[in-house]
Amino acid sequence: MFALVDCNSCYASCEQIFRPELRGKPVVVLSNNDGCIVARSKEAKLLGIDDLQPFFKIEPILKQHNVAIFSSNYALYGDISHRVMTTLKTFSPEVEVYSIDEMFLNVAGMPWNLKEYGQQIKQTLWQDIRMPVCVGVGPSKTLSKLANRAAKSITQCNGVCVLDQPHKWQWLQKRMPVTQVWGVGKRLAKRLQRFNIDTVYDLAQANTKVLRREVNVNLERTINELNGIACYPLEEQPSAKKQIYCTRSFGEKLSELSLIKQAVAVYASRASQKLRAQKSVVQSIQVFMHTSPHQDNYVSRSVVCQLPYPTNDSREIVALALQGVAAIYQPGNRYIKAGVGLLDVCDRRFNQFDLFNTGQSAHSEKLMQLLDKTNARHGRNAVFLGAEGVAQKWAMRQQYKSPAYTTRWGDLPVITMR
DNA sequence: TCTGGGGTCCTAGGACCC
DNA sequence: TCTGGGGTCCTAGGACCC
Repeated sequence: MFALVDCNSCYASCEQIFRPELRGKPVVVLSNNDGCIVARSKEAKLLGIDDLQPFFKIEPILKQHNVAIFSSNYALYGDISHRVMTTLKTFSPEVEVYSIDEMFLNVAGMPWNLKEYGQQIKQTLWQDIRMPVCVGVGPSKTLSKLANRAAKSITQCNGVCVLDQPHKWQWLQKRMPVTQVWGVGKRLAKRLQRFNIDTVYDLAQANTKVLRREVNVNLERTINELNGIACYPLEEQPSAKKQIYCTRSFGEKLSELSLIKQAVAVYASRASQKLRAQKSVVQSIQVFMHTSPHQDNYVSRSVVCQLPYPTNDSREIVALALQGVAAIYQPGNRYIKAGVGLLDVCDRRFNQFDLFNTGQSAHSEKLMQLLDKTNARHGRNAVFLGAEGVAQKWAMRQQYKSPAYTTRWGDLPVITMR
């Protein structure tokens, strides 16, 4: 049996931890660059504010209803997430951190009543961290995801839903549209309509062989999972990424090559850092940039560049990314976004040398280790490449950012005793 | 003044080569 | 009735997730 624990309106709840006066009030959190709504408290949802709406379009409505607005504060959310995950690990020896606000727990063979166990998890996280969560339990990951949705939307569940019998999950499946299934998006749902599949139940009862042939093997697995047959195992160790991207919108539109280069240097550097964190090397990278797709004369270009040998050295990756930028840059355009992708990522241990290239030097390996160690100890940007620039005029907008309450000495909350 | 996220993986289609 | 290949690389864009 799997339990999926999912934080309710995660980012909004994080903000409410240090602003308790905002509990029970409408709160929204914006994406990077204050672009879209990415988290809404229950009260904000009730005002009819949709997920991923552009902020500037609904700003007047938010102000009118006195909604508390926050820019994304990932230092805070990352730290709170870490606390939640640490607490959850005490509830099961086998867990998978699925996203910043979700964790799968293996609860097979637990001697306790699973409904009560779920309530205990929920209460502990509220008492220790003030994070509200919902718990879904089922014999497969897909069913535990479905159970979690029920726990969130059906009041009688009181935040915990256990699907341990076929009649229970079938009852739910008949009442849910197929888009509620993990891995089925808008597009696939439309394709499934051709097979007369509208509800989750229709999909669960569909012919696996036909859909495997018509769609793919993952859909066959999903169907089995919906019938209580686990096909996706718990992944305690996250598998290494095959591609690593770092992309950002700029705070303002950029035309000047030197500024775009600075931004791309930062993205390439950050991607390299992620690459080293998973102990991999890369031999080809992609650089892209584009203007606003919401305006006329949309321009988007990308290029793939090869490194001479597999490496994880920020200096080489950044230098190549900058060549890429120069190759696709066209003067006169006002770019809104750029990004760097590391494409053929592979394990450092399988790094192959050839006759003419000795590969990354031991000196370079050592320097990168030192760089990562220093930044881990003294903050992410304690040491960085000169190409990344200091002024960062293109940095994203974050007009409504809360303090880094838990990760910066100067931002520690102060409690006043009366 | 002007505003529209980010990450990963996959696929379609075209260019080019043999 | 009508029939002309297959592989690789590159780029753009889509699908799905959070």
